[in-house]
Order: sequence, then structure tokens, then C-alpha cells
Amino acid sequence: MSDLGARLRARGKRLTSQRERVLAAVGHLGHGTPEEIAEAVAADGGAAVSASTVYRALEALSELGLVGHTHVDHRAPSYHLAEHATHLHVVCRGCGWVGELPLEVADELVARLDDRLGFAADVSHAAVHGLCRTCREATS
Amino acid sequence: MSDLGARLRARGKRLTSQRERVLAAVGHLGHGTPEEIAEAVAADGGAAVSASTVYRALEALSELGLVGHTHVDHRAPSYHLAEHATHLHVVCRGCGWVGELPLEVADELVARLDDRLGFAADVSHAAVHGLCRTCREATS
DNA sequence: TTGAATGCAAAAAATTTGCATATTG
DNA sequence: CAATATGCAAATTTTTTGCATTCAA
Repeated sequence: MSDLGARLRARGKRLTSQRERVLAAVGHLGHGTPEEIAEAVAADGGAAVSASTVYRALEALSELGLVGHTHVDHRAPSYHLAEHATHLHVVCRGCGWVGELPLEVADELVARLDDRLGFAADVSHAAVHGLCRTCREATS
Repeated sequence: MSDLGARLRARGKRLTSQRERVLAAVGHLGHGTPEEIAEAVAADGGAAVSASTVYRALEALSELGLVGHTHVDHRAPSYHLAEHATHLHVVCRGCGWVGELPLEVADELVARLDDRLGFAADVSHAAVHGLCRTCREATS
């Protein structure tokens, strides 16, 4: 992966310590809500960053494609590094159960999106909703 | 698909006119945020329902598996009928572009989830995030 | 009846925005 | 320097809760 500063500059943005720290925190946490990320940043030794800066940093990093986010639980976006080795979340609408699966299960979907639209899908950490075996039987 | 009242009762819940109207509004709208759904319900001729009731009704209907929701734009869950004939959303993290594709592109993924977990995935209206062709080139 | 559901209004979250000030390039 | 980013605090927006009241079963 290339240099953060260069990537930011390529988009007319600037490299700041806050952005570096937010990015580091996301990588360190694996997954985290904006609030958790803010806490992690505050705990890295430096001064705390304001909530708005965390939001703005995450937005900037998302535009660069460096971080992504998912809505596993509906209230609370969870951010992660785009390149983080990952899984796919499977969320049950009935009981809230959350399962994980290797990304390979979505390989074909990703390939099709690339073929048809030239779209680079980031399925890592994506959440697929539905009903788990138990709820599925209970609801039929 | 069975009767709404029976389904609710099977879960110890009750059939109310508000729940019927919320369900009807979701079906009529196709897609809608809780707020839009509340407006649609208010416009159906009956009395307006309170926001909290809309939230509670959507939650109840989701538990039954009758409605689902997606986060196309991150702020604002969009609800839809689980059975509504639909598409898959493709959302670009860079520019916000939203595309649509037939559900078939995810057939294999759905089949795998069923095989491996007995999970009934509702990929309809699901949103796959990533970078569109344009942003992809701009960011590389 | 009896417990579940509703309506309201108040309370919480979770974000976003305006602006003066500090920084990067 | 000029333009972008940050910090704060205030303003929004979105959801959730407490409770008295109403309604379904």
C-alpha cells in the first residue's frame, strides 16, 4: 500500500497527525465505531481528537478507499481497514445472531460486479442479513 | 405466506391497525426510511401514527421476517418487504454513486450460505460497497 | 381481564455544522 | 501565504424510553 500522505495530496487533501492516528486506530482495533475509534486514538498517547475530526477523518479515509464500514447491528457503523484480512458477517434478523464466513463465499459475486460494472466491491466485513436456521423454522 | 395476525400471535404479539398500515405502507413505497413510512401511513386516510410506533412496528415486522432493511446511504435505514421482487444495490464509497443489479448476481452466495449454515439470506435490496470504475482509477 | 401496544413528550444518541484558530504544502 | 483541517460548542437528526391510557385476545 502506498504512502498515506501522497494519497491524500492526490485528492487535494492534507496529511495530518489526526488522520494518521485515526487510520492507525482503525487498523489496531480491527473493527470499531466512530466512538470506539476516538477512544483508541485518545489512548495512543497523544492528545484526544474531537469527535467531529474522527468523523471527518473517517470520511476522508473512506474516500481514499483505505477504510470501509459495515452495519452489523443497524445502529452503529463499524469501520475497518479495507485491506484487513477478513470475513463476511451473516446477521439474523430474527434473533440477532451474527456469524462469520470466509470471504471466498462471495468470490463469484465480486467477480461479476467487476465484469459487469468495473466495480471494485469490498465485500470484506460486509453484512448479509436474513434468517438463521432456527428463526427460519420458527417463522415458517 | 400466511396471515399477518396469526404470525404475530405465534410470537406472542398482537395484530393492530398500526402494524397493518405500516406493513401496507412499506409494500406501497417499495423502499422507505422510518420517516417516509410514517408519512405514507399518515397519508393512507387514517390517523397519523407516532414515530415510536413506526419504529416498534418495523421492529416487530422484521422479527417476523416480513420486512428487511438496507443502508444504502449510511444514514437512514431503508425498509422494504422481504418478498418484494428486487435488486441489489451497488454503492460507491468514493462518489456515492448507486447502481442496481438483478439479484441473480448473488445466487451463488445465497446458495452457499444456505448450504453451510442453513441461513436464509435476504440479499434483495442489499447494498454492496466499494469503488466504481471512475473512483477506482482515480485512487490507484 | 390482562398483558401488549400506542401516543406523547422527554431523553438519548449520533452526527453535522459554523467559525475562529492552527497547520500543511 | 493560501487553502485545508481542527476543536468546540451549538444545532440537527434519528431513535429510544417512561408512562398513563387504550385495545386485542
